[in-house]
Amino acid sequence: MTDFLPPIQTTARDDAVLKALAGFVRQEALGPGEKLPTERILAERLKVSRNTVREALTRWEGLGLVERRQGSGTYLKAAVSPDMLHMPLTLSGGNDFAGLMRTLEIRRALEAEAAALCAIRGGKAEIAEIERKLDIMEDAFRTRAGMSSEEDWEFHQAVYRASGNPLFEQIISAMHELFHRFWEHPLGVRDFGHASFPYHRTIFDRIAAHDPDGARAEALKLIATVEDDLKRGAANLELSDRR
Amino acid sequence: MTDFLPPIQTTARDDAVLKALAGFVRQEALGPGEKLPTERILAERLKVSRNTVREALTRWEGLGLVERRQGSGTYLKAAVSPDMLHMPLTLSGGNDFAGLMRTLEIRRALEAEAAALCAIRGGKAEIAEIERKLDIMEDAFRTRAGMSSEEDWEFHQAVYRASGNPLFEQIISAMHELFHRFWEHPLGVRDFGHASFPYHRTIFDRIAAHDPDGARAEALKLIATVEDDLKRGAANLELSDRR
DNA sequence: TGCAGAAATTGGTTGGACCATTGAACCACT
DNA sequence: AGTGGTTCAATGGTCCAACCAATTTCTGCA
Repeated sequence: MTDFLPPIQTTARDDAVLKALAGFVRQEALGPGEKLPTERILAERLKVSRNTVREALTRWEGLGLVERRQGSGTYLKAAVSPDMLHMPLTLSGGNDFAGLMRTLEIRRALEAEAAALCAIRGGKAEIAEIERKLDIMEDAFRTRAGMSSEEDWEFHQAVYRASGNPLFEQIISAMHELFHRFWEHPLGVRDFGHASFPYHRTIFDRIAAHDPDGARAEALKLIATVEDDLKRGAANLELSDRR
Repeated sequence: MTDFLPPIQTTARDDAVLKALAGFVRQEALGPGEKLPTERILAERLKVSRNTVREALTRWEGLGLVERRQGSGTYLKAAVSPDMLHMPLTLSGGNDFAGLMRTLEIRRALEAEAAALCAIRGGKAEIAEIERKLDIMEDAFRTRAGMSSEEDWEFHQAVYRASGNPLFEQIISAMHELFHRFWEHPLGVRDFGHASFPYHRTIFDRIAAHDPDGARAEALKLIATVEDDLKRGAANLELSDRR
């Protein structure tokens, strides 16, 4: 039988709006951070109601593609192309300690693989960039006598980028946001991340030596120290926590 | 200096609507497939405009939490709890060969880690369940003289479940959907997955022996064979493909 | 009883209005 | 020159009331 008779579209205005807008972004070669037309202009140009435009933009906002600032405008937050795949993950129960440990297990998996890929595919330029971030991080560590989560994060991002697979950065960045939202402040550990410090250089060494298995192993060790720190912090918290 | 002054929130109506709705779903113990109140009723009860309700529902729809059917109603599509974490991923250019290989690299990372965790934490019952799926799969393989993606997938899901971390199943399931949407039919490889067959049992053996590193290694081998198959299929396709 | 058509229900769209925030231009004062 | 306050237009956020389109339910006839 004719297996493929696509259902006719009598109403899918907002979807059409998104398609048109994706085309527009492509046409104008808009990149992240740039401002796109106001809702009123879009509504007028596309011959749809402003509400419909808003529904479409709400979708994109929910997908993290776009950011709306009242009184200012709507801005592109990520590259957008007509052939995107959306993979909305909703993770239930992530705001307690167990949830954090679960996300960390995901991160361990991705971190190890990214480091390994990096050792395989990393070119001279990428490796140099990683080393630069590493130097900055070690410098900050020495001057401030403590882990700096900002520089630390920069280092890891450089590794993800050098892996040649943008998905690593996308997924871990999303998790990183969640991580911070719940755990940046309440955690009572003072020297958080202190133990993980030396492994950054060992990871880099294995990557620079193009030794994927070694890089994978070192990355696993690094995450293990973070898990330990976290467990210690949770234990500290137990002593004073109510409820 | 005061390093942390979080921006205050003056307006967040639609977000408040979602929170209220999540609470309602919890209160009424609504599960997937059940119908939730009409937009008009929600607007009236929550004392907000129907437009605001619609924006909120549009968000949930985009996240795949809810399905709207015109003339019928709005239905829950997945379990929803007030403490969910949303992690929308948009993979640009995922419908070509390179995109598929990228998702496979993510899967390799998660598959290996899940197998390792499974070897550490898997109890008797979980391991028995995995073995059951493995037997079913091997049986299907013998009778049909070829890989059955359905039974294969069941086996892997059992491993993810036994890992003790639901995130593995959630993430890989989402990717699995994408995988199928684009590659189920067009791929011309006949014996797809044939080479990966023996590794299913070796993975299981390492898990049953509670050998995390061994399980990780076997899982890596399995994905490697899939990658090879895929590359071969892509090469075949090249011969007849235009554009 | 069975079923076709009417009526009610529900999400989708429209247009118009007003509010809250932002940012730029302008101005007064130091 | 620069600091701070005011005004004002632009922009996203919310609201309302009505109508459209798809679906479900009801009703009355055969």
